[in-house]
Amino acid sequence: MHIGSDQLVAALRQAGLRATAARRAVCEVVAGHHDEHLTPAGISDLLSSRVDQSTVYRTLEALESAGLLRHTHLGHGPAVYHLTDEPPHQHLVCRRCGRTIEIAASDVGKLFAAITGTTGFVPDPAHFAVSGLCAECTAEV
Amino acid sequence: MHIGSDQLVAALRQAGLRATAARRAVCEVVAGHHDEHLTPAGISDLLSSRVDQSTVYRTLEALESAGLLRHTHLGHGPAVYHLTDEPPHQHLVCRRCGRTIEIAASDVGKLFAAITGTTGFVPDPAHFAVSGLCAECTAEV
DNA sequence: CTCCTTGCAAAAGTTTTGCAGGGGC
DNA sequence: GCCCCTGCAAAACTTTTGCAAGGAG
Repeated sequence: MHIGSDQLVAALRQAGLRATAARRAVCEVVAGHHDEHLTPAGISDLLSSRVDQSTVYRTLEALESAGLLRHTHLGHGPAVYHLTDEPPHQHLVCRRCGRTIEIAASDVGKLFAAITGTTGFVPDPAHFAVSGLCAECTAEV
Repeated sequence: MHIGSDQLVAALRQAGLRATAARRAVCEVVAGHHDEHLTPAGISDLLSSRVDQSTVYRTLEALESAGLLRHTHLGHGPAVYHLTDEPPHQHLVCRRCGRTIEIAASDVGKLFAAITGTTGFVPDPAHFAVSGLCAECTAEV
């Protein structure tokens, strides 16, 4: 089973943050939608209690700096958040149909290790997606 | 020498687009700053004649769909444009200092070819940058 | 009781759109 | 002369910020 919202709240406390109603509610939503990529607006919609948008943003920021969440840019739209207990993965987004494919970070690890060897740059595979054309759209063009 | 603005204007015509003053001016700016990553706002600033921002955006869109320009997302800020006669490259952006490093697309080609082999997904290295930590910032942390 | 958090409102930053007039071909 | 293109204005969309009131510890 995945990490639960109670563990998230505990981690919040451990990070020196207060366990407020808003933060608890956000923790519940992200823990309850573990496998999805949620936008701040999407999280707002899923909240049972109304929480101001700025609070959602600030809460996500707090949870991210506490190391519980991270965000990824899949494209031109809003960023998406997911729990850090998911295995690291690289997102592939089709520029035509918008479909998102995830591949394990290990599948790109060697390539990125080579980049680090050459340039000293240490890539973070999760932060930005890779744009391209998925198999279906490639076939259709 | 790189492609000149007159060649861009000619390509515009060939694409069935009208060679207006605004488009000519944008062509001149991008041709004259060939090695830079220009944002729409940056292009506006460099224009000798005043052109409305919406026209700049529409012009960039037109030039892009004509295949003369392409845009890249380096991070959270505005997109950057450059001419398509530049060799394809992958941008590496440091999340700490913002420095941008370019590496030849061929350096990531093998990795991406492997992705295509496994998933059928054809990556477009240029569209999104890869986030990470540059050598200097890695050393400082 | 302290001060971290919240809601509200407004703004910032980037990009898009509707519309009527003007200019390219 | 046709209709593509432009400027203007406004809005859409995502995210950030200032401020005073409220709640956690």
